[in-house]
Amino acid sequence: MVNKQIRRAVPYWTGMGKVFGNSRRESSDRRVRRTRKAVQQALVELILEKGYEAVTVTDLINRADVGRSTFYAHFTDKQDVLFSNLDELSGLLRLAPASTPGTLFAFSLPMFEHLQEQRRLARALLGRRGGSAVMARGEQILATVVRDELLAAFPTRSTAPDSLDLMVTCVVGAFMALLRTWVDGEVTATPTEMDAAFRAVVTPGVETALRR
Amino acid sequence: MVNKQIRRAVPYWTGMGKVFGNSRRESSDRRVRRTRKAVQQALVELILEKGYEAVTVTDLINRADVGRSTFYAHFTDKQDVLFSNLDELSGLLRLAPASTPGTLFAFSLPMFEHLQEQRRLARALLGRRGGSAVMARGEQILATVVRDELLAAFPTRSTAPDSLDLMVTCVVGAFMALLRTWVDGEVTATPTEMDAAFRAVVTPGVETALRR
DNA sequence: CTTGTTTCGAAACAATGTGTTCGGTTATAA
DNA sequence: TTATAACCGAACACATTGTTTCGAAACAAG
Repeated sequence: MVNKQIRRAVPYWTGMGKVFGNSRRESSDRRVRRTRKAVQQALVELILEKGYEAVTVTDLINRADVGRSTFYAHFTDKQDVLFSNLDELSGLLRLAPASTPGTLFAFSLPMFEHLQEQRRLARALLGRRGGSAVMARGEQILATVVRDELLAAFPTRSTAPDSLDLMVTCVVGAFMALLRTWVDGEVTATPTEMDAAFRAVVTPGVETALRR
Repeated sequence: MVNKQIRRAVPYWTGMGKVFGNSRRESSDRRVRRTRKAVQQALVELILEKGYEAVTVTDLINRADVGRSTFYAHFTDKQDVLFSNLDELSGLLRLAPASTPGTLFAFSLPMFEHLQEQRRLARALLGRRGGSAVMARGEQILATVVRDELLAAFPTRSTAPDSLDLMVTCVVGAFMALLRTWVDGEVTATPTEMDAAFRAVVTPGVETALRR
């Protein structure tokens, strides 16, 4: 626990980025692939059972049936495993950038739809039992998407840039709140209804505000 | 760590509720008051320095200069201390219930205003470094407030009750997001500006939706 | 099939944190 | 003043983390 940043657990492990969305290229070695996949899957299972916070590294290596040193040869953290599981979802937020130029917030419906299919995983990673790291990262990505979308839809009509950021914060906050309660199963609604609710609350205000 | 729920650390400690908002009646013994206050204040300081998650019980008792057994005589947890610090803020959300019946979301401005005065504490408890427990509880309280307000403003015009809950979620999500980024110091704006931004985004949508 | 390399596993470790217990001390209220 | 409730501090059992070591096994290349 002394030199977490400087020293590697296993020196022979060739460098791999630790940034968030870095889709690690798959190793050519089958053993490596097996080990990594086992740990990742174990994390999902355990999150579903106990929630992210309650999962320990010891749990992981027991469930994945992997040696302790082996674990630290591949991952630095519990969180590292979590993030490695995140690439699939991060792609979702980037799709539907400006598909239908007339409509604002086009990401909303496809997002809800896809999350319904992947409900198990989504709940494990985004729900109340999923730790806040994923949600936080999701907010960041979504914020840039919304910001770009607003700037594109209302070109040089920019009010104070500060005021636009506040608007973005509002929109993202509303969407993520909807998404969270939905994924937690507190609401039984179709993706279409969720999308409608989101857009109903948010769109009028944004449009009148930006149209000045 | 074995029987956290069942056994008390110190048996002679007469029962005190552990529910969230229970404003513990002040003890008549000065030593108790001193100890409790010291620990609570230590938590705030440490949260400001390291963030809630990073604060350990050992940190707390060192900073508060309190014996380990003494700590566990008064609190069960780190979280227990956190919640005991929360009573002051919980009152805020309940004020301004329907002061000006014409305006929606009257809680907004006074909330931002008061949080500006108590900036230190607010930041410690509500910011990104404050742990999610406080925010979660705040959302709950705020949700009931908003819900009541909407029902009062648009009496029997209720759409599907489910759809109203979604709307409440949106509104609360937007407000809390604004509040969070503001308290984290990422935005330098006056309470009035914050209130305006919130209401600008949210009010039109809510009004048109409820007016059918 | 052999050989050199890479990964794996098991066990032990130091470090740190948690929650509990206990015997003795001190402050407090009555 | 005095009985007692609150305190201290040390030690405790236990859990978790991250690191190290070494021998065994899997692997790829020839």
